[in-house]
Amino acid sequence: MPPTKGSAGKNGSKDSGRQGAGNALVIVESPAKAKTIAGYLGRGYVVESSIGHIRDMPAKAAEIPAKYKGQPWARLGVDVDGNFEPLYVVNPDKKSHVKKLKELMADADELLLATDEDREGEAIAWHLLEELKPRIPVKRMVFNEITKDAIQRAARNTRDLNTRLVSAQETRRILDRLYGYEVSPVLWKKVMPKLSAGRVQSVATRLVVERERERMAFTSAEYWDLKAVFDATEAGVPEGPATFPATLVSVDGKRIAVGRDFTPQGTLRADRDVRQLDEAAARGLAERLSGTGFSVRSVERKPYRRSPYAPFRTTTLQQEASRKLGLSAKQAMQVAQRLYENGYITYMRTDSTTLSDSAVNAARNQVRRLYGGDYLPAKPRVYASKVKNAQEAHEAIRPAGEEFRTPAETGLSGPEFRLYELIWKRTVASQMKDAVGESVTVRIEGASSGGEVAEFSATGKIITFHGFLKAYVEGSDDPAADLDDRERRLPPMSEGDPLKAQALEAEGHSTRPPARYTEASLVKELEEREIGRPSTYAAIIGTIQDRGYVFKKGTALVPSFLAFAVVQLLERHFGNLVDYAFTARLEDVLDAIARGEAESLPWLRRFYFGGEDAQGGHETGLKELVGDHLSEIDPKEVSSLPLPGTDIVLRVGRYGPYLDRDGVRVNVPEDLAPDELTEEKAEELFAQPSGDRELGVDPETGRAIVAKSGRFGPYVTEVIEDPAEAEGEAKPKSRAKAKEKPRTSSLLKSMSLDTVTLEDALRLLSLPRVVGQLDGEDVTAQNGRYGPYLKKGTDSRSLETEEQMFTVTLEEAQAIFAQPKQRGRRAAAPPLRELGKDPESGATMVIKDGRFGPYVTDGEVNASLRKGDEVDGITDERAAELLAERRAKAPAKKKAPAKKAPAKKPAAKKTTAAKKTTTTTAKKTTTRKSTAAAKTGVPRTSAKKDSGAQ
DNA sequence: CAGTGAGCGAGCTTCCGCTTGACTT
Repeated sequence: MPPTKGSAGKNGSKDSGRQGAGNALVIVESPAKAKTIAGYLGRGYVVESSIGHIRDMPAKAAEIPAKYKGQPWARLGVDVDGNFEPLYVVNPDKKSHVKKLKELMADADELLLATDEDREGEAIAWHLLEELKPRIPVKRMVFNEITKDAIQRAARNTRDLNTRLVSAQETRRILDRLYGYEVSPVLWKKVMPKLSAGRVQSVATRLVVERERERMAFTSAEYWDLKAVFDATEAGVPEGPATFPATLVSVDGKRIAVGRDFTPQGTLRADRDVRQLDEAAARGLAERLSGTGFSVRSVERKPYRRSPYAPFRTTTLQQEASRKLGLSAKQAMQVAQRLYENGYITYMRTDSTTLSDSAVNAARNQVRRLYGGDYLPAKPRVYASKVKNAQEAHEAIRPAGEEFRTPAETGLSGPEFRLYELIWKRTVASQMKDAVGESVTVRIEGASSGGEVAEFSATGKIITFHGFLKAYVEGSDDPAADLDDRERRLPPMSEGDPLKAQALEAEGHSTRPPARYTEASLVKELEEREIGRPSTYAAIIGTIQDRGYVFKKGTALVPSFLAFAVVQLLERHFGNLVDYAFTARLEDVLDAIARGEAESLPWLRRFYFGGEDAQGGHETGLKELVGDHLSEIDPKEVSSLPLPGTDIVLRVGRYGPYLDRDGVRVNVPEDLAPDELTEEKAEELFAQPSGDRELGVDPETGRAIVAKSGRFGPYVTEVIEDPAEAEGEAKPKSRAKAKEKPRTSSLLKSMSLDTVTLEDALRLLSLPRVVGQLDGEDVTAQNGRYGPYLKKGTDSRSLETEEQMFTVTLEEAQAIFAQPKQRGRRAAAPPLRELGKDPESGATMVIKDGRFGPYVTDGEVNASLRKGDEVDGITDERAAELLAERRAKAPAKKKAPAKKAPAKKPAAKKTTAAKKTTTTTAKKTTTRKSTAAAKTGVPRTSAKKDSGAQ
């Protein structure tokens, strides 16, 4: 069933398909769309979907085909040493679907690529062509409207594939890959593993960080004015309210300062000729005005007219769903997806506000029926796209069908009903008449007892014809703002009318820092800056939260300190890449490529390898920035955020943010909003007890014993009085004593932080225990990183139990040391499973459990089980396959460097100079390899420039 | 960000855009 109403082709005999016996296979992007279109095309057509893109560059190592694994650029999936040719693989989750498409094609005598008519859609069509390799005629079918007529017309009027548009898409894709996969590893090295950078997410994060910086730099200013309530009865009011509120606007002709007259630093803007009232001045004036008579000085009337809002596109839908329904961007899209799939609305990922002719008719019919002809403009309204880089592959988001169902008629409920209602109202309202009314500004004057002339102002708005506002009123992000349909009535007044002040009060205000972004307002900002696409807005919000760059506090998006560090690094070292105009410039290039006025390759080369700048100098390319220039990025510096006016530095460490003052460190709660980290707050953090549990006092030393939770788990330690603090009471004694290190010890496995006792702690702190002497050396028992062990000089042996640390005797110790060192406890563990013989080595394969999870080994080669592999389910074949892959991946990992080493001086390991040497060596090797690869001309994708005529 | 002695499988993380199920809990 097609999801649209009134569309079924009962009498559509004329459409009964194509001539000839065979079928045409039509491929669109979305399954829901395929269903609809199948209904319109009828017999002779088989309509299937690609479900979006079907292939892409490999996302991770496991997706790289074996033959490319050795390539130096395989990690990127783009042959940067050659012609920036991307390596495409079918997405793992699309393999079966591509197979299905191939099977369908086998029964077809024609292929119609009916993907969306935009950059991505054109690329999907090209990828389909490349992957399906059809031997039947191929045509490109495009349409902007999903109606029976439009679809049938589109099927008859096909065109060829636009390879220039494909090239523009590919350029975009390659750039995003290079940016993401080259810059992210810089963050892993300099800040923290698993972080990410990208053209879109990094700018989104930067926006949130910059807003927070503004908030942090903000100083509030206080200003006062007067609020009056005037009584108009003396003026002989025949109708309307008798009283109305007004605000003081000037004194003796000089305007009173309001919020917008102040700078973010809390000072008056220099160019403003205004008077700032403080509390005393305001109160004094109020007093001097009490009892005085006022009169109307002027009445200014202006016509008011408001046009309806454009129909929804993705961003505006997300904003309104957030304001009115409290949905997150993701939730809004999920609900919309369900409405779309069930045929209630048109496609929800769009940047277009255009309505099809049939939709305009449907909306107008509904206006006439529900509101009457008075509300219907003579001509349909047309909404031009406000979005600059709109690709217009879809319509606006609107009720589906050629007749709209009213919300009640849908039978929907819950969020689906409410979202549909929103979309329906907005669409209908978009075809209604303007709202018309009148706005009035009244100025009121009075003289104070001190001779000052005070002027008040009151505004009113009346709507004489509500027009579209009757159907739909847009929400506002600012809860204090007046909505469009809000009326404010004033009594009718004319110049010279006497008024009495019923109340007169001084009112204090303070300027406020710019509000944080919400999901919806950030998405709006991104759209205005042409960053991101409708299909990704909700995902962007998800990504920056998942990475820990941003967290939500209510609806506000708050940047983490981590985000500050990452943005700081990017701004200082990759300034161009986080420039807000970067995407806009990219779009210009892509448009030029699509028009055939620019070429992709030179542009990518320049981006990656750099080039000559306007002054004939060298413009640094991305490769150098992440390579040779990498050492210029000081991890400590980029992760440091000095607290202004103090010697405190906030640092972002691997384990979260902490404060550092001359080496004294204290953790900062992860969810502390950066703008709340004032000097005061920092002092509080330094002063606060760190959540330690005091167990008591060591009777021998008199020191307090505390249990703490640390980086390696719970432990106990003793508190050594800081001599500096002790100075106050005791005399400055001999300070010669070097800083004494407190004894520490991890808790045993049987203990917990909550229950550990002083006795336990003292026993732990008695470690290491001297067991006795052997061979003239002390034998000690202690707890270490790998558990309890015995130590004798430089020799050591693990103990079996923690208890043995306290009980082991010298005789037992001697026996333990007599044994050879265990070759690793792991290795001693029996294999989890035993398999057959590996066909290649002939050795028995076993599955073992290692530090990194289960792995299969033949004694020589070890290969981790992949996601999806289960220990019990592994067959001999699978195990052999894993081993073979492992062998192929790293040929002679130890031999290779060993061979190269003699060529270069085997320098000391620790110095940075030595490090550089090795890097250079490695680089030379890769360069050599890649040249060889380029020469042999490894075939990648088929010659795409030839595919698709044009 | 508490400090510590072996000998061992390291390998992966990450981008943006286009689309939905198929999984598991």
